Amino acid sequence: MVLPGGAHSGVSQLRRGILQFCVLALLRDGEKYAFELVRELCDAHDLATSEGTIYPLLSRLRKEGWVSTAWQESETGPPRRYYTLTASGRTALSDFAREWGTFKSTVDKLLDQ
Amino acid sequence: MVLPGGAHSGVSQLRRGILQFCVLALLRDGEKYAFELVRELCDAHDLATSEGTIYPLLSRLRKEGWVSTAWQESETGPPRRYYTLTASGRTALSDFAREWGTFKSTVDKLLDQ
DNA sequence: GGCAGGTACCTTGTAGCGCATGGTACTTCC
DNA sequence: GGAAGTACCATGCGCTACAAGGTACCTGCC
Repeated sequence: MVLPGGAHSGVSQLRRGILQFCVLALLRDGEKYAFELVRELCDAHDLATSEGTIYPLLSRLRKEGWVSTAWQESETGPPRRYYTLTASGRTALSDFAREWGTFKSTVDKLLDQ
Repeated sequence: MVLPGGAHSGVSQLRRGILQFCVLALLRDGEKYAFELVRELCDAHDLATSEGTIYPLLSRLRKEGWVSTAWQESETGPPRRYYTLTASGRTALSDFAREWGTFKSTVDKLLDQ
């Protein structure tokens, strides 16, 4: 999938450390598989992402114990690995939401004044 | 200078691509030198930074042409290299402020809902 | 049958940036 | 003259987003 913005544009750097929590947020409402997550992140403009980003990211989330996975057959293609938010993943998400809030206001204060 | 949070904590990743524009923002009101910038960023909580971060960062800003520099003698210590925001630096800063606004609202939409 | 295209998974290598660490040099104070 | 503070800088590492490429399954078309 070809994306606008280039490899290491400014926006790309912004995603660092945030993208994983956006994925966790998308998983709050139920299990999803990787391809589906890529599409949803592309729909949410400014978060357009490729598979090369998502798969390693999901692998890290699994290692952290923030998601659990289960294979399911698909009627329209190859089998899918579905990701589900765990309890500790939910905690990590709400912890990050707090951090994000304070960080955001710090940056806003600097930029806006 | 020893900082809390560790080398590669979550907050550290958040700063990526943002820190340089916070520095530009600090330079809006007049020239400053590196050590001064470190102190001001430390005062602004959540942006505590060390010299090992600032000096390469300022070097990049200079290469981009976003800041210009001039040496000035100090009466209380070694000479200081003062950094001044250029016209293109000012443009880059306001461009980023727009990007930051849309990015912020995108993330907020995902996290808050 | 065979081939193109879509779906879905994954790996490998690269690059950038923040950070830890360490080094140099000047000044002040004890 | 030694310690502490100020001020500069360089080197090496680790994390993460991305590009590029690879495998396998299914459908539809010729």
